[in-house]
Amino acid sequence: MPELPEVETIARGLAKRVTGDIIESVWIGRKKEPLKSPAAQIASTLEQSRIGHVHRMGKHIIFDLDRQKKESQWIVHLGMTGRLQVCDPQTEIAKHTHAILRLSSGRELRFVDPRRFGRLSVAPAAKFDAAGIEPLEIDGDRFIALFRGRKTPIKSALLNQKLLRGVGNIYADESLFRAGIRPRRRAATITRDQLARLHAAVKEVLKEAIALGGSSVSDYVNADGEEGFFQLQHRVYAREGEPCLVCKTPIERVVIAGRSSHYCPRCQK
DNA sequence: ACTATTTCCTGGATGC
DNA sequence: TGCATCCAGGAAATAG
Repeated sequence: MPELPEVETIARGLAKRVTGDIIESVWIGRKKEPLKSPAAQIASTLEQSRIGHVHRMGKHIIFDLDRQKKESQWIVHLGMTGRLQVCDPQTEIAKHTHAILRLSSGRELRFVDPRRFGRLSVAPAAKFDAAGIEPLEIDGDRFIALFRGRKTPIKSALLNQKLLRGVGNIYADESLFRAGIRPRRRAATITRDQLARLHAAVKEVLKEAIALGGSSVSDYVNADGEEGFFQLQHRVYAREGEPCLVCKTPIERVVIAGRSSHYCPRCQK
């Protein structure tokens, strides 16, 4: 389930491998769910374009493209199970492959996504702008202001991509644990000091996770097919019933906004 | 304007 | 062994 650290890791890996390459031709599958722009529009935008900067915005991967001075962007959201693989054309085509870009270097860039929650789209020039603010760039006052007056549980607010972009279920739970805040706490009832602590926790967790190449749970791998290691640092996520690493109290799991939320009932208030 | 709930999708795990 | 059922969750759609 790629969140900000996994998407950052993948984008960095892809940047190393495909920057400067030219997309010679494109195949797009017939399943409609993965396409946010019409297939013909995606194909015509990508074909004969040179791949420039590859970067992350929230949970999106952005490929800056140019073709005869005309600029555009290819935007990829990996959803739950999406993968972008760079491989030789002879490599067997994986089940659930939805797009194949043939590159001038002789390799292919393939989009594979069994669950089809991922999305592909294109935008003219540098037009794509995800909602929300980057959690690693926002300053303390703006972070605190995001939650002012919100009655929703803090966990839901952290998952809301229109506020902060890039935080998903794992990093929301891990950040709340480090900040000592229960996931069900109403955002508006959290003091400025606690929010400042949460801000620090979010940044710390995301930076540590990026440094370890993300969390490999289910089937996440980076652009080189390697697993990340941050799952070994999880303190609450998927640890229901196991002892808190700080106080030994069993970790509890509740459902908030349809998502599993894990917390220590003693360390988090 | 907010907030809460439902829906989409498949593979792996679980239960009988 | 086989078959049904449940669960994972990001974000859009829907309902309140």
